[in-house]
Amino acid sequence: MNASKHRFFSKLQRASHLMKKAADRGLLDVGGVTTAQAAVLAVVASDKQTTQKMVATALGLNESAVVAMVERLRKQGAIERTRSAEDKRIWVLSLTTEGRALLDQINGPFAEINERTDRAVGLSEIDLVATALDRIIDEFSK
Amino acid sequence: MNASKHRFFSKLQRASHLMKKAADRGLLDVGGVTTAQAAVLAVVASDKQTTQKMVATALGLNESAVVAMVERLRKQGAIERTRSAEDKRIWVLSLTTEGRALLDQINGPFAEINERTDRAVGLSEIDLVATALDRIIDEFSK
DNA sequence: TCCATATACTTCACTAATGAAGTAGTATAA
DNA sequence: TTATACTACTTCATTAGTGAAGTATATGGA
Repeated sequence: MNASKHRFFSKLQRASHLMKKAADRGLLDVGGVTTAQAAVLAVVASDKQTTQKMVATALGLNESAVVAMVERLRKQGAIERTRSAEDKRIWVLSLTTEGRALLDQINGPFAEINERTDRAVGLSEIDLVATALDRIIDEFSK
Repeated sequence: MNASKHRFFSKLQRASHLMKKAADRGLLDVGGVTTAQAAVLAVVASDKQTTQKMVATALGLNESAVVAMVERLRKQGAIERTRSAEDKRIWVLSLTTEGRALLDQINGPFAEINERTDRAVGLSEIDLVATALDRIIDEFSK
């Protein structure tokens, strides 16, 4: 039977999709930013000299996806970009004041998502699952 | 710190995204069908009288997403739809011969994905993770 | 120096999903 | 039996991703 063969894959897709849906609804109510945008903001916040390539690598995305993402965030006034002086191909990304404010606002909704996850999985097992996810990320990153 | 707060969520998104990417590449080489399309085909195959609503519920999707999905699969000649005699609002979906053939062809690529997953996570822990995912699906389905 | 190659970003056509608003058919209850 | 509510599907604008092909800018030999 087909269904059982792809069981694990399907479950992972479904769980990830449902969680994203819930998180997006929570974030929309509060800050008007999506989970995908929040992920980009977090990467830009974590480093001094973030490039689009770095965002792509950090999130496992295509570089063309990052172009679109950066454009949307720029329109919202959350990030800025300036050409690197050393290498004129590179855009250096940075958070604006509004971008930093947005990043702060997402904590509430994410706390709720975490709470629901803890309730569902159990605190004792969540680290185990996280480790398994790390191994999957490792395996499928090549 | 933000990054650590959303750790589990981010890992789940990343793992799911990378696996989908790998599976899509595998399927494309073989059958020219995507994982999303394969999921719809599997639902249609599993029941005698599948409706679009049933597909949406089974996969946790919007009904409007299913409309587009069905349209693409119809164009490819993988499924057909006929109006229900009892309820004229309803489309009854069914696999064509080509649809059934496509569904058969996906087994190879998925076997490879499963193998890589088993190698990464380990057979002993995979059931545990699957159970955790089930609980997450349960929690976030409401 | 100059040429080939690599790298960073861009554009394009396409798949896939969301949510809101709308159409049409069915069921219910006064 | 007729207004009302519910249900199944549709349409639309938007976000988010893919991969292929293209443009500049670096960079490392011959």
